[in-house]
Amino acid sequence: MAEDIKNEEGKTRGNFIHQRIDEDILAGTYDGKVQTRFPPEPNGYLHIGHAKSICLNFSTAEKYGGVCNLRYDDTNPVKEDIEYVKSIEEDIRWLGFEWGNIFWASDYFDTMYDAAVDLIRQGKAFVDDQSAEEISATRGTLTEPGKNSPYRDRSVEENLRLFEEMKDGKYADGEKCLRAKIDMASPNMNMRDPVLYRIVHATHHNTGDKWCIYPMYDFAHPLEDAIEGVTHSICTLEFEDHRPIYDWSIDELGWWDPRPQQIEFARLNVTNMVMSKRYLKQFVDDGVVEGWDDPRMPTIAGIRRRGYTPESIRDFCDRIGVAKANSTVEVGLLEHCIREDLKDKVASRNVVFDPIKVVITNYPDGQTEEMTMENNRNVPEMGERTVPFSKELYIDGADFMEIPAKKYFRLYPGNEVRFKGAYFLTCTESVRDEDGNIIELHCTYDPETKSGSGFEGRKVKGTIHWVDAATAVKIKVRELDYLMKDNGEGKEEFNPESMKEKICYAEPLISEAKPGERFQFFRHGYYVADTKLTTDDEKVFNSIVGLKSSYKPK
RNA sequence: UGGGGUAUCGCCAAGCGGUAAGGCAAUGGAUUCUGAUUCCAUCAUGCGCAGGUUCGAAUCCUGCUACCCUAGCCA
Repeated sequence: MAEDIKNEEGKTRGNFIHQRIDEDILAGTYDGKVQTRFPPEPNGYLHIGHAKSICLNFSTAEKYGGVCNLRYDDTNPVKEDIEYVKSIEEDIRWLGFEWGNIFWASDYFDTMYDAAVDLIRQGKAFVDDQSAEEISATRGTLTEPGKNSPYRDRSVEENLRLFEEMKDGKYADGEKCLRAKIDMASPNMNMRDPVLYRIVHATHHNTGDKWCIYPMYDFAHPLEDAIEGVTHSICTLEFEDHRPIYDWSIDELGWWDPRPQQIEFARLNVTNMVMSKRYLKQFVDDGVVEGWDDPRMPTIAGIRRRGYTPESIRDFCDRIGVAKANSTVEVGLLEHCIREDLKDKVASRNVVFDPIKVVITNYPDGQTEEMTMENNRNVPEMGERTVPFSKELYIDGADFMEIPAKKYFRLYPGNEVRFKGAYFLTCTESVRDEDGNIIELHCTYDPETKSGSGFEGRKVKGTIHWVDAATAVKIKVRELDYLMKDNGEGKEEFNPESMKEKICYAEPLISEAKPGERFQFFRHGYYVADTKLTTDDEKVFNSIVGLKSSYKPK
C-alpha cells in the first residue's frame, strides 16, 4: 500500500503533507506525535471524494503510528440528522479503517461557550444586534473595507450579560449574534469580525434543548481539534482562507500550545461523476436513481453495491496522489484499479447477451456432454467446473456477423471458431424468417477438436463462449454507465442511458450465485449479483466494469 | 477590482540549483482455448509565458498570463 518511496539520499518522498509532518517531527513541534481526524457533518452520504479524505487521514496517522478519530461536526442542528451516522460508520469500516474514538463536536459545547466568554472578557468578541442582512451589507466587498458595527464597542460587562441572555433563550433566532473583534478592513473577508455564535432555537440530536446558541464552523473546528489533541488538521482547499481564523481562535485564547495546524489539499474530481450533494440529492428525489445506494451513484454505498471492493478504492486513492492543484482524475484509473483487484479473485461464467440459437447439424440428437472449464485461467487453484453441451446452443449476438467486418475473427458463414471448452464449429448456414431476420445458425462440429484432447491439426483465430439451450438459466443483467456524460462541449450532463436492463442466458451454475458475489462474465466484463434484488428465484447482476478492450466493429 | 491558491506528457503526479521518477491512457510487438491477463518496447531537448542570476535553472529573482477559492448568523 502506501510504501515509502525513498530517493537516493534515503529521504522519504511522500506527499507534501507527509513532508510537513516530517518537518514537525524533526523540529519536535508535537514531540513526534501525529493525530488526525475525519470530521464529517452528519448531513448526507459519503462519496468517493470523502474516501480520498478518509484514506489520507487514516493512513497518515497509521504511517506515523498515531491515531485518527472519527468526529462528527454537528454544530448545526437544523441541517443534521442522526440517520446518516450509521451509513458514515459503515462506509469507513467497509473501507477497512479503524478509528481511535468517535467524538461529537456537540460534546464540547460547554468548553466552546467558556472559550467565547473568555474572548469577551479579553475584549476580543462582542454581541452584535444587527440583523444578518445588516451584517452582510456592512461587510464591505472584495475591494472595499467593511464598516464597524455600531455595537462593536459595548463594554465587556454588557457583552457578557447579553451573551448569557442569548444562551438563556431570551432572544429569537437572528436577533443577536456573537462576533469576533478583529478587523473590518482585512483583505481576508473571513477576518472581518466573523460571527462566532448564532442563535438557533432547534432541538439538537445530542444536546436536546440545552442550547439555543451554536458555534460557527470557523470557531468550533479549531477548538474541536485542539481539545482532542489533533496535530495535523487536514481539510480541503476552500478552507485556505479560513486558516487565519482557525489560528486566531486558538491563539487568542492561549489555552493550547502548540496548536494543531490546518493543512489543505485538493478535493477529488472524477470525470463523468458528480460529487455535488445537491445534484446527487436531486437524482434521489426525482427518482431517476433507486436511492443513495443506487449502483450508479458515486456514493460509497453506491460503489459498494456496484461491486467495487474496498481494496480497489484504497488502491485508487493511493494512485491519485495528494496535491494542491485542482484536478480531475479520469474514471479510467478507477476502472483500472477494480479490474486489477478482481482479475485474480473472481470466477468466470458463461453468459450470452442478445442470444442467437446455434444448431449443430452433425451432433447426435439427444446427446449431452459435460464440458470442463477452468474458473479462472490466471488462477488454477480456483479449480474447474463442468458445463453441459448439446446439439442446440446459444451464442452471443456480438459473436456472429453475416458479413464479417475487417479483422473480425469470430463466427461468420464459412468460418471455423473454437467454442470455448468444447469443439471447433463451422457456420454453414444462417436460417431466416419471412422478414429476413436471422433466427438460427446451422453449424457443423469436428469431434477431433474437443477441448483438452490435444488436437493440434489446425488453428482458429477466434474463441467464443456459449450456453446449452436446454439448460440455460435466464438472468437479468443491468448494464451500468456513468450518471454523467461529457455531452456537448466540455460540460457534463445527466446520462439518460446510464442503466439498461436485459435478460440474458447463463450457464446453469449461475443459479447458485449469492447476493454480492462477483464474476467475470466471459468476454463481457465483471459483474456482481445485486445485493438487494437478487433472490433464489431471480438473479440480477450489475455490471461493475468491462474488460479493458474488446473488438468493436466499425 | 482586494486577498488567498495553483500551473511539469491526453489524465494524475514526483522533482526542492547538477542536467525531467512513476501510474493511468495511447501505440507497436510476443505469448494466449477470453481481441482479457501476462510480457517486452515506444511515449516531455522540455516543465504556463517573457526576461534575468548562475559553469549549470522545472527548481532562485523580476514581470506577465490563465485557472480555482473568497463578500452564509452552512460546513
